[in-house]
Amino acid sequence: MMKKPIRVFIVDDHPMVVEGMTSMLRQEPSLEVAGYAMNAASCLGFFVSNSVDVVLMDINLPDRSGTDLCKELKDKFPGLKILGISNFNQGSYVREMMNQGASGYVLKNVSKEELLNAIHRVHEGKQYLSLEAGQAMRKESERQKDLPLITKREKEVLALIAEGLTNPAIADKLFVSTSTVDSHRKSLLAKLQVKNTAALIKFAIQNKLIRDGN
Amino acid sequence: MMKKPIRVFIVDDHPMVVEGMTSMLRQEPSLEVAGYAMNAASCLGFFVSNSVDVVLMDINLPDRSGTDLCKELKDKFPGLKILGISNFNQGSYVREMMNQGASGYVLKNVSKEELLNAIHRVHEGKQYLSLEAGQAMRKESERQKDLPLITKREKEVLALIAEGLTNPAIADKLFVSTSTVDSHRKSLLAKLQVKNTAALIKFAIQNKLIRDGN
DNA sequence: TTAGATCTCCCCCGAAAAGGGGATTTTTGT
DNA sequence: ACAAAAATCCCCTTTTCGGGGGAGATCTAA
Repeated sequence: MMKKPIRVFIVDDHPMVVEGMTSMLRQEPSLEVAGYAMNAASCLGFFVSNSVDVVLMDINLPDRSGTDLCKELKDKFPGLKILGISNFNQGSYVREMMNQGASGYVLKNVSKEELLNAIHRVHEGKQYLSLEAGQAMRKESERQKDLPLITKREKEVLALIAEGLTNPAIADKLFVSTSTVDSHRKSLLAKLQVKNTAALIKFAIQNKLIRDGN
Repeated sequence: MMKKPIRVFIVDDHPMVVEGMTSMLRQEPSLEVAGYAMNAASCLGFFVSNSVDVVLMDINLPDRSGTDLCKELKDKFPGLKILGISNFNQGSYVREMMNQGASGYVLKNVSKEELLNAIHRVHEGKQYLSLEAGQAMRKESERQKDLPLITKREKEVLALIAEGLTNPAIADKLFVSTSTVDSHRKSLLAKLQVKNTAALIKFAIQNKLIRDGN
């Protein structure tokens, strides 16, 4: 007796990816592509009257974030398995996606074999992280351990320093005295082991301690 | 009488992209996919005994840069048309590719229609730049115009400031007086329109005026 | 509840940076 | 050869930073 194929749904705004995935999966008898959506809205629309086993979902949708959509789908259909797919191999994305209920994560440069493997794994209720994604996650959590030193307040002060504000100006914004700001500033220099503002800002941007606006 | 189809060759190391492109183009009778390669070496191998009309080429190949390969192919087969394809929508990539003989550039998020259009255009000897690619190129050339103000010496000083060195320390490294360094520093603040070191460094990193080591 | 961390504030002092001005010598491009 | 730009140097003053120390208030997690 023939096993029922795994029903797969694709959510990605790149035509190339949709085509590529569909084409890769079409050849495989163990699963079938039930459809695809190029944005969150039409994805939700599909699920009003359909259901599938596994969703392949890009993190970067045009209308809302993939992690949002991920959470919503998991809330509505707890049995649904979601496999995150993205170009970016950044630990933070991976982690966020997994926290929102995704069962796995692969990069867009997956081979057909890896993709099929990942889908099957996820469908079986297991977890699948592509090698690179796992590495990125581990690397990031290491980094977090290396510099958990900065406090909330210090981060605020840091951001304002980067804006070019002086201690008195910062004190004004935060409704504290100049002395306090100066204390935070000194802690920052000490904790991050730099000896002046220039090195501080460079370090902060490199380690993404401040949003750099790019 | 049937027109001869345009022969297309794909060079990209992402299975998904190869699949996606092939799948998109297969449906189109006016052209045919002659083959594909996932690295520069096998691409060159193909061209030993085959020839095509248009090559769709990724900028980021595993074994060598796409621009390199582009140049080599154009040298050997001047009639060949090359269409660059990349995730990155950065003016510098686009420009470099075009300088090496590419006839066009599209992003990986192209629609099927745009891709077909681009291939036909390029095959006709015309040039094709996707909207985003063109914009990126223009934006970059504007940026170049906006800040060619900084001189060599100023850039050196800027880099040393970012290292955390003080004026006296910089003066020492550059074998000039502290006054000179101070002058350069002041010019930097004036030219970049910032009022202190913090903002200076932030601006410099954001605008890639200094190598930020990431 | 109690220790530890955080946030707050203050002192002193010297060093560095920022803002203003001006001036000379090289380099550079035309 | 000449003007423009760059690089060098100096003066002045005020403000901001950075290094050192100490200390009470509040929050937080064991």
